[in-house]
Amino acid sequence: MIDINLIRENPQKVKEALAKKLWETDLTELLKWDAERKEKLKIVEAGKARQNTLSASVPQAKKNGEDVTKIFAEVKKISAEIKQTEEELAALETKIHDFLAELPNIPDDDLLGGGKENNKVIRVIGEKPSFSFPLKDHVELATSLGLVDYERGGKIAGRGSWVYTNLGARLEWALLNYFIAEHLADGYEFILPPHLLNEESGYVAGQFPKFREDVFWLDGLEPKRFLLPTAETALVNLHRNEILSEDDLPRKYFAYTPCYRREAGSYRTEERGMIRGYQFDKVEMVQYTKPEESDKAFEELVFKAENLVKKLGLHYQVSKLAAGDISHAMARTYDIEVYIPSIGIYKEVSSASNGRDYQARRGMVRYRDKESGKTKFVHTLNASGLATSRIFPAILEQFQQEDGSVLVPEVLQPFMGGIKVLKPIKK
RNA sequence: GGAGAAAUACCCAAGUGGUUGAAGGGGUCGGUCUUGAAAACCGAUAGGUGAUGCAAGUCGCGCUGGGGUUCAAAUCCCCAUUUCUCCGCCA
Repeated sequence: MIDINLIRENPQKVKEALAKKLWETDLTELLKWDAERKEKLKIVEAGKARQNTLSASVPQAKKNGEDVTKIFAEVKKISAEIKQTEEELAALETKIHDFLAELPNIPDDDLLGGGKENNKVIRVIGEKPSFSFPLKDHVELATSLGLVDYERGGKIAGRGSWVYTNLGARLEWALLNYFIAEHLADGYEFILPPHLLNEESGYVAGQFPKFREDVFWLDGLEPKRFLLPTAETALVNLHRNEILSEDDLPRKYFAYTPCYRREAGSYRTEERGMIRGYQFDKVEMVQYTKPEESDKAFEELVFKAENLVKKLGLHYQVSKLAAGDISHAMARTYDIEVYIPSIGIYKEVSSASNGRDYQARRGMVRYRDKESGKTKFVHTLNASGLATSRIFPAILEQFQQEDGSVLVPEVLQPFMGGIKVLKPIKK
């Protein structure tokens, strides 16, 4: 939610900022409603004030034995007079709210406008691996090593699903354990949230109302719930409608959940295997900070996410996203993208974003500023740390050997009972 | 899933139609006492948000949320949500 005061003060600037996000909007209607709202509000409040004063005089009048029916009539009259204005006011407020609820976050000033094509790689770490033998892609490797069963995934669930088997399941779990161990070491609090969330949570995170159809809704439960598309949705709602104490900030959380997404339908050849599915595993970090500290927190999250990839020994790059490519609720995003040799491109494994006060406004997540005693909105930030569904293929492909085996990254070995090499299974 | 009960300020809690922004206690803050602290005692403090104003202030909304009854609602009615208890079912 954008602060309506920003729009009141400088609608043109807001309009231009949103345009960078490829969001064309006309704010003149909104400002008109807003002005009308204020007029009607004054009328209604003045009426209520008179009603209240009159009503409050009743007990005293009764005590004095005065005739009270005149007061009753008068209050009733005022009430009838403001009734219509009250209804118009409510209608305006709904319109204003609904309009604001759909607007995306304002991107940071330093971002380029436009979409993906304007993303900038800001650093590349490691070398592109080169191979002196014919490359296998991750689907072939995962199958020959007995790590993933795509056929049976299709059989028991349908397209866009797979089954981790045997050492594949262990590799997946080792990744998650490695992530968890790192976050714990950094003092983040481990959260295991519910996967089925209510409508309000989706609204606060900024997914709704605009992208209500992008998540899976469940039947048979009232009110309806949806499967979380990322643990961020749960984590940024933890302190909804709360006023935190300044000493509580920053709050640093991480959660492991599967993520459920509908996008899997949009298959492309380069997205076969587990690059894009209906469900994938992800560890997500979320921070709540004071506004002046969110830039620092953002750097920390990028560093942490990046470090996880680096320690695995994978070749990757970091991109600063253009305004139009960052998600609806976010003001700034850096992607960490790991190299997938078989398709020769870099795929996102982590998206680190600063949402500033956009989600906090929606969820009324505030803190009390010690100095002024006033409440202020927190900033919320999130970063994957990490999603396994691209790391897993990257490990298989980048660390494959001529004999068809795959080297297990050193940092994962302790979580895999010391297994150093994944070897092809005999048929 | 069935049956009941409850939801009041930072916490506990009183309050069943009329000066209730809401008793009392705890807490917090300040003070007295004390070498210091504790205890005791004294005093202060009641959230949030909107309108208006340079400000002090004034006014609106607020007792889980939404609707209703009434001249007037924390109090009565309806709906929802959450929590608790009992029964059923179950990893």
